[in-house]
Amino acid sequence: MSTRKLIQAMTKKSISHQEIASNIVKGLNKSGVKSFTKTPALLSNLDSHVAHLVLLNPDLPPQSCMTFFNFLHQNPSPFSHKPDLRVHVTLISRLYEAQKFAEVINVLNYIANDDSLRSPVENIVSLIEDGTHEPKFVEKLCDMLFRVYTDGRMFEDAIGVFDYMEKSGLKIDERSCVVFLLALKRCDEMGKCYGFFQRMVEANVETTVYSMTIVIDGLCTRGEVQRAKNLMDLMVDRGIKPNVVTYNTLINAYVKRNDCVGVNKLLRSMKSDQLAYSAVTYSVLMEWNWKSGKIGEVEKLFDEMRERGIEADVHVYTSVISLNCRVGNIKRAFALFDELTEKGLFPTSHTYGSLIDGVCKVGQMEAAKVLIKDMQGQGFNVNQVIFNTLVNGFCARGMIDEALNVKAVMEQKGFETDMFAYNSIASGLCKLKRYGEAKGWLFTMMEKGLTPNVVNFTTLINISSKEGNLEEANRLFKEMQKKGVRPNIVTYNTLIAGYCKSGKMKEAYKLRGEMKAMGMVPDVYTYTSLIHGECVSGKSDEAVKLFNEMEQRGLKQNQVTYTAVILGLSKEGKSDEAFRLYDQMKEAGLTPDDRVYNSLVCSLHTPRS
DNA sequence: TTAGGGTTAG
Repeated sequence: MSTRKLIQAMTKKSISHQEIASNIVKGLNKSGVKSFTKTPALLSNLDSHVAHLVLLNPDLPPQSCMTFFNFLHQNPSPFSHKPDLRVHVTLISRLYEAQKFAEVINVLNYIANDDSLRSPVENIVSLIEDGTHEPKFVEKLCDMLFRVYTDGRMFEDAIGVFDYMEKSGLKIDERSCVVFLLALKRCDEMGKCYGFFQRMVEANVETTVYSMTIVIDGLCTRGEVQRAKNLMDLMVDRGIKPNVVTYNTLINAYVKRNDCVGVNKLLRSMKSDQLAYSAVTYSVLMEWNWKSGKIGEVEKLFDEMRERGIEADVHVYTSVISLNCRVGNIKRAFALFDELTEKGLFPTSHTYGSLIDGVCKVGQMEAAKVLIKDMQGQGFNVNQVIFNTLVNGFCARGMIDEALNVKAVMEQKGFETDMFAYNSIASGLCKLKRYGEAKGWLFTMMEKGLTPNVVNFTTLINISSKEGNLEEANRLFKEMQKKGVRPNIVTYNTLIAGYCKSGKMKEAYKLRGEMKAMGMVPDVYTYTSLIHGECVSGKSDEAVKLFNEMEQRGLKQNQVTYTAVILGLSKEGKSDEAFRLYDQMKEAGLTPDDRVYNSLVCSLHTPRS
């Protein structure tokens, strides 16, 4: 048919949809979408039904189907209707047959993101032409749609697909469920994440340890460690065994909570499951030993790991570097840094971050600058964490102006000042007894729309109690809980310290009871504050009782603890006991300061009270 | 091909 005749035929609308479609196909096969510019009349009868027939025509290759579809999307003006759902489904069928799965996903994205197209999966499936596909087509299509909704964070729609698949007896791929669980976890939707995992199990999805570990990790991150452990036990009964990753996740959670019993139980269980430690297990255990004050054990574990043939990766090196920095062993930290580069490993921004923090903590701000130069030379930009580390480094040494300079540079680089920086500035000012300014910075933070977290509240409580305003401290403590911010052990210790300093022991003990009821175990700080409080109140015998209680609980007294109790005993003329503890203090490798010596001397001519 | 460990504030 000549073009002229064709135009005549089409304008007369005397030919069928099928004929129009096949003419379009011919045009497309001859000169692609250019055929529409060459012969605009081809467009005049093109509606969704014709488009559907075009796409269904086997003479049009799948790639041309896609080109045609894209043309329809990009040039909506010539049509009265935009491509409807059936056009999309038809195209998907053609693309699927040709195994062009990435293109299928693209088309599904069009459907998912267009309010006029998005429909229950039943409707989509009902539009598939019967008998033209392999049996797995619907299953695979649902799976892809499930993933598209997941990637677009359209969780309810994704669940809709899951429901349909379960109802229709379609096999659900665990890997897609894993992606869904991860997406929920990343969006902090742990309630839904846990619920979905339960549904997976009920729907008999072939659940593996992967899915279980994702949920366990999510629960741990949200602080629901017991629930995480219960889930693990429950799944063991159902035949899903935890692996080393599951154990690492849970052990890490117990380490973070200082739960000695929990850690040891899991280590025993890991042993009876005959699971060998991985590099991650060693990292977690090193942190655990450091927290328990066993610094020597850290390097022992590091050696043991390598003796067992487990290569130390950059994460392990960063851990050991960080732990050494935290005890002020900068020399060792730098030696490890050299070792890792000699091994051909590349330091990360975290490695630099821990070293920079280490040198800041010992006041070597110049060394920090050198490290930053080096880091930049390695192609790392100074990130927010590093900026915050510097701000904190200066604040901790009372160099507020220098800290504010860093803050200005940070903002110039496009970083917003965050809660870390605000808190560092506030606590730096608090140490300088500039309480009003300290509070002012935290108020500014809130005015900027940042929601104060547990650390910010704790800092505010600390400032108030340093000012001697315990009512305000207590008010803040109540306010934070009202706002859903859960106090942690540091918050309790801060408030307890405040009460103890002003001799309000009844309130202090009440808080200790409260924190215990919340499942927190009083630590060295809690006891030291209480000991100090009893001494201030002239009850050194009570202080000694607490001191002994620490030993029973496996808590190691530090320099501050000894100083408090020795000063308290001396003040009451109990010089024998004071001297005994002084000896004990030196045996523990701690250095008594001038206040201790002076008080001991005074104790000799103070009558026993 | 999907899960775990490493840097900052009280």
